[in-house]
This record gives sequence, structure tokens and C-alpha cells, in this order.
Amino acid sequence: MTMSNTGGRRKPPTIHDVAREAGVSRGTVSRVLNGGHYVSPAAAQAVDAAIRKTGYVVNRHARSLITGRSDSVGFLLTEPQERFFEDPNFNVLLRGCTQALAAHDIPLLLMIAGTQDERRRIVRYITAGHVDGVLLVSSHSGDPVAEELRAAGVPLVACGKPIGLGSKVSYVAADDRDGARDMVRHLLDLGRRRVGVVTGPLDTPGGVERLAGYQEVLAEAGLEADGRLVVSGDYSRASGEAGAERLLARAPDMDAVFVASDLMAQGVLTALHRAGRRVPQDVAVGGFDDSPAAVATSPRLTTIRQPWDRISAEMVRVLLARIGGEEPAAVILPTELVKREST
Amino acid sequence: MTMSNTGGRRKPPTIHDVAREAGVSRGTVSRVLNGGHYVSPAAAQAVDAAIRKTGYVVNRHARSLITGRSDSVGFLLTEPQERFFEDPNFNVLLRGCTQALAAHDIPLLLMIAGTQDERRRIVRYITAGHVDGVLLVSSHSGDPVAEELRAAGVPLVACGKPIGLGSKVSYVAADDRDGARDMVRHLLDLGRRRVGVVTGPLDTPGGVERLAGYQEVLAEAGLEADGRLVVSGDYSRASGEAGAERLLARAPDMDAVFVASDLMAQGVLTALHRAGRRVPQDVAVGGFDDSPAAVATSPRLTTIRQPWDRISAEMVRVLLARIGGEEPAAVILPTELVKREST
DNA sequence: CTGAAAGCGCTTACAG
DNA sequence: CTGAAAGCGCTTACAG
Repeated sequence: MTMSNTGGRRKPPTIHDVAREAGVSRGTVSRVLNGGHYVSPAAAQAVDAAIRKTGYVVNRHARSLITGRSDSVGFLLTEPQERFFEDPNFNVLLRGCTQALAAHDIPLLLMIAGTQDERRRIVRYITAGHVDGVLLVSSHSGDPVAEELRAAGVPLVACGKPIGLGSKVSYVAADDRDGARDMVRHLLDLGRRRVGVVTGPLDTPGGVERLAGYQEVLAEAGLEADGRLVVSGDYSRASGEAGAERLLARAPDMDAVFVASDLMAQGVLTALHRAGRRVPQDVAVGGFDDSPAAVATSPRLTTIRQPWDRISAEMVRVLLARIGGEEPAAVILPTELVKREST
Repeated sequence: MTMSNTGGRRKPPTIHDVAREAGVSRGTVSRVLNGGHYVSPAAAQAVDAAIRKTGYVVNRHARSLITGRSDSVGFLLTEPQERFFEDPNFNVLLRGCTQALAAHDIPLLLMIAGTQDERRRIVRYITAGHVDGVLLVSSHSGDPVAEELRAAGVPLVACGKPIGLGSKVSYVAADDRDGARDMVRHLLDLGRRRVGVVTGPLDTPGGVERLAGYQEVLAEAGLEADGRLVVSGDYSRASGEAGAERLLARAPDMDAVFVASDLMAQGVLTALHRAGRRVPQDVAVGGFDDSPAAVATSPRLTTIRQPWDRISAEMVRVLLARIGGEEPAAVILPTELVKREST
């Protein structure tokens, strides 16, 4: 009875079955499996046929045992879980990485380091060699997990430039400063002159660089820097809302805001609406990310598109190269202004 | 040069090193590792000490090769990717499952079946035995992947009752009908009499059952069923918005809406707002899920809480039991009305 | 309770 | 180009 279902899983064919079927040795089958070098066309063909006939699939454990590779990678999230729950950017990234890895037949192990305990367990798991490398998503500086992994020599590639890890770690990022410049220039082109900004956390590159881009463009336009127009958030919707309220209180004549993330921009829209300001007539709002959040608002957000597909594809490419022995590399991808109704 | 970083990964200690250090055989070390049965206290202690001293961590590939288990499970998402990007429920579930599995030292492999090609690859991967079982998230009926896996005898547990798979597959679900009943009763208790509903897709249990709960309570209250008050959505925000517009057009006197998901309720709020209806004064809005989306709106949503933590914990528990040879089981968990400002 | 031994399914020098 | 053989690190009957 108990077997009726699970009994469906028979012992799968091994390389030995394929070898016998093809009339060759197991070594030859293995060579075909691993690129087909040093194999005669005839043998290769016989093996291919035998594989199809037997339905053979390689046993990854046996392979890993001997190669020392796991042929899997970890996707490590060290963000506070509220952000993970709230920000659709993670989903986009996760989807992109899963897809890019699938093309290489490499499974993605999801690791979420919320508590201290989880952090420890995950570091132990990774440094034990259970994954070949790690895709790291953690924006904040001084991440102890990242540093531990780097020190242990684990191949790593971060999403966004990791502050405080030196140049020894690979990363893929959008051109934050340039993106911010594009948005602020766009706002100025619209004729706005009192442009506020809600930055990201200033211990993240996105926080620092997007602010820098804002400041540069204002200076180039000959507008004086006004501290009342600058507030910081933590990328959460709530912090955007609170930030807009502070801006409104300090600079009621503000006619535009550049917000360093779409999620915060959602909060800004809420606060503006409550304050009776029309968007974009009274205040133009520009976001950053072009995440799914950007089209969930009304009006929909003008924003700076981060090329998530390319970001995830590059993260995977760089990680696999790193696993293959290449030196660390940084990849900076261009952004794009997406014009919608909020400006 | 190339070695400078990756060279940090030395050959890790094996069971052999531990055995030598502890002065016992490898078999004894293995026995300690696997529960400590048939091992003398003295030997166990020596082995434990040797493990700590050497920093030994089991090589999972070697273990799997012999046990035939992979000691990992897949988390399979067969939803259209838009839903995955938009709906924070997935994140909550993913987080919960990862956490529950981590307690068992079992990694979660994320699998996203968007395209036909991905579907095929994933089925091949799973049926090859690369994971011991699968946590399945796919609300729609007639999912071919689910059926293929079930037929192949892969241990499976679904989130929500899988329509069309018969009773042969385990699942964990919230009590949809009861939750819907609670919400509609709450609306009636508020004095509302023209209560509309935006259902989920009617080929999902959540769609069918929540509608049934709505209908039951109205009937019990002696209110006549009015088809103009019933529209269906697909759980997306946009479909909620469109649904509310249709309701408003067909039943302008509507004074409450029960919406079968928080995300759709977000859309309903947008449409209501645009139509100049105040919430909750003119129209009370009740959601379902208590997802992070419920507190991102203004006013925040009164909703039916699905116990996500328990759902994910139970999914993992049931799956591990199933992998261990137990028969399929269904677990239905109670919901709870969460009162906020939208009613 | 414990050790010696077989074997899981693969890859990879090594000879030819 | 190909086969025979060793060995990856573990678990598990089998004898004691």
C-alpha cells in the first residue's frame, strides 16, 4: 500500500547501463557526457542513442563527489525581511537569476539570512563547499556574512557595489549616478526649480551615488544647494511617505522630487496626495528602479529603469567565470529614463 | 596569482580524519553522525571532540550517493511571472518555507516554471531524483507539471487544494470558505446591505470557496442573490480595479465589497477613489490574505488573515512526512478577521 | 558496541 | 580514440 505511489520511483539507469547498451566502456560514456572530446563519432552516436533509449540522467551526487564541485549556487539575501516582503525588485532579480542559471543547468539554492542564527548556519553551509559560489544581495555596508565568505575564498558576486569589501569582490550594478543625473535633468527640463530628493540609506552605494548625481546636476544648472530639500529614507514605502512629509514641511514651495526608489516614490505619492498636492501639476515625482511598483501607482511613475534582466544575467555570467578561476570583475550597466505620468 | 583567493578553499577534513583523531573506525564516526545508535558514550564523546577539533562537515554528495536521498527539496512556482512579481504573498511563503527547512538542514531549490521549456527541464530535473520532494505553488487547475510529478511518484505538497489532482496529493490551505463567511458577516454587521464581491479565478479553490462563503452568508441573512454584485478577477491588482469599475457601473448603490485578495483590493480602492467614493464611509472594502499589501494602502485594509507562518511550516512538515513514506494528507488551517480602516 | 569491507555512480589519469 | 582501474567520501549490513 505504502509503496503504491512512491514505488513509482524505480532505480534509475546508470552510466553502466548506458555503456552496456552502447557496447562501450563506462569511461567512454563519461567522455561523451563531458564534452565528447577524444571520442570517435561512431562511439558518440552509439552513446547518444543509448542515453535516449535508457532515459539516462547523470547522478549529480556521484559526479560532485569526484569533481569537488556541487554544480549549484546560492542566492543569498541578507536584507531585513520586511524589505524582501515589500520590494518586488527582489522577485525580478530572483526570477532573472534562476532563469540564467537554468540555462547552465545549475540549480539555485535560496538562502535568507534574517536572524543571527540563520547567518551562522548559512555561512557554515556555504564554506563547507555545498555551493560553488554565491549571488549576494545585501545593500548595506559592513555586512559580516559577505566579509566572512570573501575571506573564506568563496566565489561571490554582489548586486550593487558592496561598500567596505574593497575591490576584491565582483559586483554588477546599474550606473546609479548617471541614472540620477538623467532624472534630475529631466525634472529641470520640465521647468522645475525647487527639486527635492529622498535618498536611499547613505551607507549604500545607491544612496550615495544617486544623491551625488542629483547634486551635480543642480550645481551644473547653477541652482544653489538647499539642505531643506534633502531627506533620506531606507528604501521602504513608509520612509518615502515620511520623507515627503518632512520635505513638504521644510520646503512647501517644492515643485518636484527625485525619489531614489520606486517603492519610496509610492510613499511620496501618498503623502503628496494627502497634502492636497497634485502630481505632476503641483509636484513632479521621479522614481528609480522601474520595478513592478512603478506601474502600480496612479499616476504611474516616471522612473529610471534598472536593466534587471541584464543585471541578473551578468551576475550569473561573472559568478560562473569567477568559479572557473577568473579574477573579480565589476560590471556597470547603463540605465534609462522611462517617462510616464508622474512628471 | 589566480590562486590567491580561491586558494583559500583547502581540502576539507573527511570522516577519515575524524576517525583518526578520535581513535575509532570510520564506521563509528558515521554512526555518531547518524543518530548515535549503537555507539558507546565514550566513543561518541571522542568523536564529537574530534569533529569540533577538525571542523568536520559532512560531504553531502557522498552521503547522497549512498543513501539515494538528496536531502534537498524544490520550491516550484508555476504561476505566471507577473503574479510572482506583484504578489508579496509569494515572498512570505518562500521565506517561511526556507526557514522551516533550514531547521532540518535542508536546502530549498527555487524552480520557476514560466515557459514551456522551463517546465520540461524542471520536470526532468525533479524526476531524476535531484530533489526528494516538491513544495508546489500553483493555484490553477489542470497544471500539467503537477500531474506529471504526481504520476512519477514524486512526494508533493501543494499550497492550496489542487483542483483536478484528486485526493492523492497532499496540500495545506487556509479555510477559504470560513474566512469569506467571517468577512461578509462582518460587512453585514456593519449595516451594509448591498455587498458586492470580486472573486478570484473560478478555476481555483480560493476563487470558488470564497465566493461560496459570500453566497452562503447573504442567503442566511435573507438577502437575495444579485448577479450584478458578482464579478471575477485573476488576483492581480489590475483585475481588482477593473472589477470595481464593473460593479460600480452595474450596482451604483453598492455599499460594501468583499475582495478575494488584498492585491485586488488595492485595485478596488483605486477605482473607488477615482469614482469619488469614500472608503469606508460610502463603500466598505474587505480583503483576503493579510499580505504585506494590506497595510500598504490608505486606508489600510480590513482583511482575512491567512496564517502564512503556519501554512509554510505545515507544508514542510507534511512534505517531510511524505518523503518519509507517510500517506498524503490535507491540512486546513483557520483564518482570522483583521479589522483595520477600510471597513 | 565496533571494525573491516563492500559499494553507491561517477571522472580521470594511465596505458595502450 | 578507448578500456581497465583507482578513487572521490560516505553508509550499512556483516561478523565479531
